[in-house]
Amino acid sequence: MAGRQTRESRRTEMRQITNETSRFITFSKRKSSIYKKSSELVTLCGAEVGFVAVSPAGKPFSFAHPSIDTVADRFLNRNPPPNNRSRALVESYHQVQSTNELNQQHDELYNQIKAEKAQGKVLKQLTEGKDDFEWWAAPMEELNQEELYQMKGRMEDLRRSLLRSINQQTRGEASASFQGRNSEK
Amino acid sequence: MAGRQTRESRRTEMRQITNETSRFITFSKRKSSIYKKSSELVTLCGAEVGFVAVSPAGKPFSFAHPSIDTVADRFLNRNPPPNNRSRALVESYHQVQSTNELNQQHDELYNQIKAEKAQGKVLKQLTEGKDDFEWWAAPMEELNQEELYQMKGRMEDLRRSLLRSINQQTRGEASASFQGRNSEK
DNA sequence: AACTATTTATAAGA
DNA sequence: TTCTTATAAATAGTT
Repeated sequence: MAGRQTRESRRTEMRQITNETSRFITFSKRKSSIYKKSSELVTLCGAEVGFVAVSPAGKPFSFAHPSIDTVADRFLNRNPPPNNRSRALVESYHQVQSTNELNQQHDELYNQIKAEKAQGKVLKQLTEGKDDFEWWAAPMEELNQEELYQMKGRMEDLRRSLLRSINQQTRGEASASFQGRNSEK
Repeated sequence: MAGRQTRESRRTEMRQITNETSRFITFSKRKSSIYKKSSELVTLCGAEVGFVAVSPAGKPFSFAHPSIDTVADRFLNRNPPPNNRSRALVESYHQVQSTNELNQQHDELYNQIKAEKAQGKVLKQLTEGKDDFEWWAAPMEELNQEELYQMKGRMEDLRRSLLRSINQQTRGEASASFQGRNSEK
């Protein structure tokens, strides 16, 4: 009873999955795969990656490698040697060895933010923590390639500050409705 | 001459590829695959995705689906019905059918920005085009789940404005050093 | 850029 | 929901 291919070709048509349950399951599975592929891109190539997805239910998930902190650190150092960068990336990878860890670590972000939304002063803290340089208003003409990349880092820095402020708080609820939560092996 | 498996197991070790050429090639190939996977997530699940990668050479590449314009439009509509959202996403997908198109369309961004960096007033234009609501300084306590997501949209909007301003200009050089450019089948 | 031996990803099923 | 498994897709090394 196991050797029959009742399933036609298992080839998925490239259109939206009508069944809601199947759609959620597929989203969760494929999101995990993209997380994994992204982390492999980091490890194999020394690349930096960021990925964000909004589920069909409207929930945001995100993944970034190396850690946003690492990116922020490099952002502060105006002249990051390529070798240093690679090393930091490899170290970062070793912190999260399994795909499940990646999922848990980063998907927690949504619940954390959700639980934290009543806290306030998060973005306020960011703008005060930095100096008054209004990077978001700087004209492009003064941006060379290096600085262009730094601007990207600024955006990530914004997100980092959000995340850090949130982590200082107690994390409470965890009410994802279709979030596959695996136990660590 | 074709039937011998001189290559051991073709299994790739999960550590940085030492050979620079191989590393670049792998980055390009795998980046394309992640683009494709991301677009499939959009099509199959009605998800929204954004992906950014910095190559080992330090060049930024990005991919987003649906178009940032679509996200911006929904951002302006405070109450986007899920059905509408799905429809817009599917339409968006039909604009870019091949992975190669995705690559070309989005990887061009880097060169465009690079060519445009002498233009100026891009971010300036953004801040003026919007009203004076300082979304980046709004306290989190006033953000509900919907608005939290909108904040994400604001960031994407920033990038959209950048892109749009750039597109108004003539696009000149195209000097990606290791960008695999396939012809459309 | 195209090919191919294998490894991965994955849609259904159990 | 987690584990299998048949099949499709991705990919590293070549040509």
